Amino acid sequence: MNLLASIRQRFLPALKDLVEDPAPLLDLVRPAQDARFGDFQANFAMPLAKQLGRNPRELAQQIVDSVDLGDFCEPLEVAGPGFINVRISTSHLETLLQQVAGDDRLGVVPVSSPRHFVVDFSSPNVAKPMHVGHLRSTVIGDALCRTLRFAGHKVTSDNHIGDWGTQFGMIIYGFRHFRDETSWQEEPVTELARLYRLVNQLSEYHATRSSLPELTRSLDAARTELEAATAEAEVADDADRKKLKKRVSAANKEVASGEAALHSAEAAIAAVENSAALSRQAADHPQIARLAREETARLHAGDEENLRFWNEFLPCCLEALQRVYDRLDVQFDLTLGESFYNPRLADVVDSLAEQGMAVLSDGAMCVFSPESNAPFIVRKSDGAFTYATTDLATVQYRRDELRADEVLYVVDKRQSGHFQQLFETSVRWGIGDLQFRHVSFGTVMGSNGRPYKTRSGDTVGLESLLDEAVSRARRIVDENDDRRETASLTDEQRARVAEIVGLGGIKYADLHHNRDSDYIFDWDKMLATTGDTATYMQYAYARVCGIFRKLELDRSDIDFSRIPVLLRTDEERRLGLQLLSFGYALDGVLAEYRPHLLTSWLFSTAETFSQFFDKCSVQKAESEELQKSRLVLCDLMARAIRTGLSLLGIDVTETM
RNA sequence: GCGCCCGUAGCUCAGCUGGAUAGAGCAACGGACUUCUAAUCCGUAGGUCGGAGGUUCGAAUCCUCCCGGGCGUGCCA
Repeated sequence: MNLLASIRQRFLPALKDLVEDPAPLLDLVRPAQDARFGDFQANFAMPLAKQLGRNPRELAQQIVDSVDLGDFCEPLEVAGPGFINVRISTSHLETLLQQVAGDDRLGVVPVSSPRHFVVDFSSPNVAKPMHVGHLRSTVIGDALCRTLRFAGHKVTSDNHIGDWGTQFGMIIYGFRHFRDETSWQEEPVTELARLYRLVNQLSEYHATRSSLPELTRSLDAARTELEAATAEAEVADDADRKKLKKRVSAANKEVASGEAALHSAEAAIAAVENSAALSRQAADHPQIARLAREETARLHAGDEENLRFWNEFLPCCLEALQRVYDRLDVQFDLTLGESFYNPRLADVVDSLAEQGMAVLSDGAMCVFSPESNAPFIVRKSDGAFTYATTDLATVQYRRDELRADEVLYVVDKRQSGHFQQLFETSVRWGIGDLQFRHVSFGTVMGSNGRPYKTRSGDTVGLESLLDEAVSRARRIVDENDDRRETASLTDEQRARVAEIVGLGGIKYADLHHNRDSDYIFDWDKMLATTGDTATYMQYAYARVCGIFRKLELDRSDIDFSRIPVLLRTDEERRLGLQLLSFGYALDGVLAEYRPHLLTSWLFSTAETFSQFFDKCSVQKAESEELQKSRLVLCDLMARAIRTGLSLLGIDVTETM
């Protein structure tokens, strides 16, 4: 049992006498927010006093008098309006540290009732190269899988790839008409990506051209409205002014977005028309969008040739994805894409129709929710199924075949509406006890506050992103090592460190934000040699390894559990206390699936260690006992960082 | 129109079901390397928590309104 849990346990009897359900009150026992308040603080006396109509300080004192914590705490103190401050006795901390010494789990015990989680993450469209947008889902999803497993749950990671959608029709169309045979033989994935982009560009070109008049018209309308609203606002009296001000600002926005839309449309058209080759292709394929959709439809209908193409394309696409996952060290237990569920979709719609949940509306089969008026479309008017249908089939499969208790969807927060409909429909459909959770996250932004793009406006490919992270890290590794009196790393070691630091930096930058917020992608920040970055933890790890190297000790040869721990200085005590809090950092992560609580624990741990490193020499410890004790702390610290980072999918290195 | 989200230090962000004097990192300024890796540590400075009300012993946190921004919203996924 961890320290916090045992303190709560001791408060339980006193609270039980006062209220029926002491659990919410016990949650108010927390690590102290300030060292002056001790190590832990109990905040329950105030709300409880209100509930009982009593004086909070007196109540706190009464509880303090009846609680038995003497064997491991200093005397409890009542402070302020009724806070109870708890300071663990140093000798108890020493005992606890000795108990967890040498333990990779730092005393964290697996959950008593494991659940089976299916974690749905990454989920790229296989026909397109992965881009920066897939990074968050992949990194957060992987971190959650690792953390859930560590906690003792059963986890099935599932990559729900898009391998059956519209984009395959586009590739098939491109393959038929625009294939470059040499490049297809030599670089199939690159060629498929090129075909996808080409067909997409030509389709967009035609669509944009035909939408141009409408864009111009609505921009004109917006400008007219802006003029009208502005004119009216000038002569309005106070009562109307506010309303009109709103109208003006809305009209302003409308004009701005109209102008932006027009400009980007013109740019898209120019991009094609400025190229002789593209213009010719566009002219030769005026119906390209429709024809590409028909290729998709033929594929779904079982057309032999299209299926053959699909079977030919898919392995190369998957191979390309696998390269990225291998490099990121992300593993999936299952990769069940849309195509896997295809045979089940018709039954899903039938079942919904039988239950009277799905009805025909404007030719489409829709599930209407009693609460919202937005339909959940499970079959389009052209007969094709949608991702709503696939997701419902997936829910059914995960319950019936995988026997999941809970499904986590690590998906962009912009899809929250879809998931709300999915979960609600599933419940009404009769999915039973299966729990759902949309683990949503914000958009990756560029420094301009817009979604992260290359200078030319393309999405950024994930592989080139990883390459850049590593090459930037390499420059930093070189600089640091060259600055030393004698460089300590070989060329090979530098390359390895750069890989670990570069990929760690990119992952950590993502994970250390609260996942809900959008975050600004910034190379300099994520690879900074100072501050709250993966590098800081990795460096702390390398330094602790350096201590053992210096003393010519092999950590694996030492039985740390037999060495008495002595916490003589503030730095040692703080480090010890910090190391004992790993468990509640993990509880925090899993309470709402927020990995940033683990990054912040790791940062505190590394920081506390750095202070210890600064003040408490191991090599020059005052006595042999003290040196051994410090080695225990060092070993625990190394395990803490290595284990904690590993739960985030981040590696460490012994030298850097 | 309807729905969801956001606004905290110059910048990037934490702040858990309301708790003590609102915290980090970066940037700025000043210190610390004959000493286990200075990719470090110590210190200083920096805030009307978008605004106004309300709920109460106590509000960045809960409620209402206002201002500003984002996203989603019937046949893309």
